[in-house]
Amino acid sequence: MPSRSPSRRQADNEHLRTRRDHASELAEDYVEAIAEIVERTGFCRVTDLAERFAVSHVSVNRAIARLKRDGFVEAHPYGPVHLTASGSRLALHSRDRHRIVLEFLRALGVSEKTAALDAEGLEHHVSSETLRKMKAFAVDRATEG
Amino acid sequence: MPSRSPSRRQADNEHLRTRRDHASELAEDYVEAIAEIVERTGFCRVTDLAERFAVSHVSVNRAIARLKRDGFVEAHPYGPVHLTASGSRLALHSRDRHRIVLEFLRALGVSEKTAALDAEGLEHHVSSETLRKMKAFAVDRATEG
DNA sequence: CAGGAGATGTAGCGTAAGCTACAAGTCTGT
DNA sequence: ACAGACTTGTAGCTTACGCTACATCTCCTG
Repeated sequence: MPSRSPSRRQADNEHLRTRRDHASELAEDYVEAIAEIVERTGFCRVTDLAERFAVSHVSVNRAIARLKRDGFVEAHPYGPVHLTASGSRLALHSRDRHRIVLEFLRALGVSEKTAALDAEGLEHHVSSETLRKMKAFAVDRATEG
Repeated sequence: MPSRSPSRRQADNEHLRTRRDHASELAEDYVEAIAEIVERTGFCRVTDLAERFAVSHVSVNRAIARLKRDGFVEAHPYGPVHLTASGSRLALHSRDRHRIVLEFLRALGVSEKTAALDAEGLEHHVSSETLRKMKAFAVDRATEG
C-alpha cells in the first residue's frame, strides 16, 4: 500500500449539504405537487401523484407515509392527501424557489423547454444567497430588455 | 373516495431525468475527486476519498465497487484506485461543468464561499444548453466588467 | 524481522426509493 | 343493491448509500 507525506485535508461540507438536500428534495417536490393539484382540482389523491411523478402508487404511498411522519401532510386510509400548515409553508417556499429559478433561466436566454426541465433539477440546490442574485438578474433583464 | 371529471394528465419527464441525474451524481463526484487527488498526490487511496467526502471507508468501498462494475475505475484489493479511459473522460467532463458553473456563479455576484458550495450541488443538474448560456454569461462579464 | 499503526476488506444493519403481484376498499351505473 | 372498474393498501423483492464492529493486510520502524 502506498503511503504519502503529510496527509492533506479537505473535509469539505459541500457534500454533506448535498446529501442533506437530497433528503428534502422529495419532500419538497411532493408538497409542491400536492398544493398544485389541490389548487387545480380540489383534492389530491395517491393516483394523481403517481401520475405526476411517473412512479407506481406504491412509491407514492411510502413517500406519503414519510411526509406524514414528518408532519407535512395529513392522510387517512383511502382518503385524499392534505397539507398541514407546515406542509403548506414548505410548498409555498418551494414554489417560490421554483418560479425564481425558472424566471432566471428564461432571462439567461435558455429555451422554454430546457428552462422547465432544468428548474426542476436546480431548485433544490440553490442557496438563498444565489437565489437572491438570480431574482435580481431576472428582474433586471425584465425591466431593461 | 372522491372522484373527479376527466383525469388530467401531466406525465412529465422532468422527474425521470432528475432520478437519472441522481444515479450518476455520485459517479461524477467520485471520478472528479479521484482525478484531482491523483493529480495532486500521485495516487488515490480509499482513505483519501473517505476524507474528501466525509464518509466512512466502507461507503467508499462500495462506491468504488459500483464504479468498477460500471467501468469507470480499476482497483485491486489493497491497491490504489485508477481511472479507466472512460472514467477519465467522465472526470474531465465533470470538471469542466464544475468550473463553468463556479465561474458563472462568481460572475453572477455570488460570494466565493457560496459559489463553491452551490456549484457542488448544481453541476449535476445543468443541461448542456444552460451550461452554454452560463459560460457565455461568465465570459461576457469577465471581458466587459 | 517482528510488531504495531494505519489502511482496507467483510459482515450485518438501517433508511430511502423504486418495482410487481396480490388483496381489499370505494364508487358508479344499471 | 351489486358487479365491475378504479383506487388504495400490503407483502416482499431490489439497489443505493449511509453506518459500526470486527478481521485482515501492508508498511514502517525499532
